[in-house]
Amino acid sequence: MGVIRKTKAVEVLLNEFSNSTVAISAKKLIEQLGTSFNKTTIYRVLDKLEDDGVLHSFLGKEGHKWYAKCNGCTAVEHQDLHPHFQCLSCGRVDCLSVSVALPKIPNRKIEFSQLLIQGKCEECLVH
Amino acid sequence: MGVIRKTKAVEVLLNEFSNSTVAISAKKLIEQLGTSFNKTTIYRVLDKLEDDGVLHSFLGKEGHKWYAKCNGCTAVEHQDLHPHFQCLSCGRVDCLSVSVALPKIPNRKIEFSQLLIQGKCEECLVH
DNA sequence: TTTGTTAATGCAACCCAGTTGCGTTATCTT
DNA sequence: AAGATAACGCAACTGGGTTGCATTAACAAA
Repeated sequence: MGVIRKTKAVEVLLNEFSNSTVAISAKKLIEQLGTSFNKTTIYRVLDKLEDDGVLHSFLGKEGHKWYAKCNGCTAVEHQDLHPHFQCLSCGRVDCLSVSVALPKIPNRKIEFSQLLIQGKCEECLVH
Repeated sequence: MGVIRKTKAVEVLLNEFSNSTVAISAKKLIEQLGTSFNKTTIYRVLDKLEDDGVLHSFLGKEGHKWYAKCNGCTAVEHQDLHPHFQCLSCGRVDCLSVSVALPKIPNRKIEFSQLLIQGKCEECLVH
């Protein structure tokens, strides 16, 4: 697959993730851009950007899909094994650039892992 | 809340989790017990058993709800911070009785965390 | 710069895990 | 045995996400 054509939807969506490690839920993107683009289009563009290694996705605490910009991923392999932090006060989710020490598990082969940490972000701790 | 009456649905569901750390998805429970009990009942009983500290829940890779028996939890506080392992071949999910070393995150207060590890279980590695 | 190909889009209908409202049934209390 | 009410079944609903298909627009070739 992969993104082939530089369409307006691709451009606008890429712009949403322009320069931060903040994650955005598909739901929110549809709320924000739903008047300009059909939700089907948004879902499909996100899918493709993930296939291309431009974005990575994970599930928030409600099981809804979140996306964030990749760091060093390719279309062939996703390397975003970093944990994600979801603030329970403001809802903000971002990528943590730390590696997780997975526990040793005998007799099993680990292929993927996802760690979601929840709590209060710096902003919400202060106020 | 909490489970107050010992009904047949409660009895049967508790029996499903009787003596193992294997997790079962709500979906599968409905498939198995749906002829005997309404799905609404199953969802509600699971909810209450979780409130009571008898079961704990987490989300599988598709964002669907899984339940497993608690170990040392109370109605007041859930202590099941252990990771869960989901086999990508056979679908089996179980609780890992190891503690996870969370990464140090400055300026944030950690309240919850969930770690889902995916791969191949022992059974599926052999065959 | 026009033309042809086909990827991308919009729309409507759909899927399905989980929820809600409400009238009925069954458990527990007195 | 009788009354209170928790638990249940049913049907309708919710909402994130998907699918099929006809239309539109991006790109390549001429």
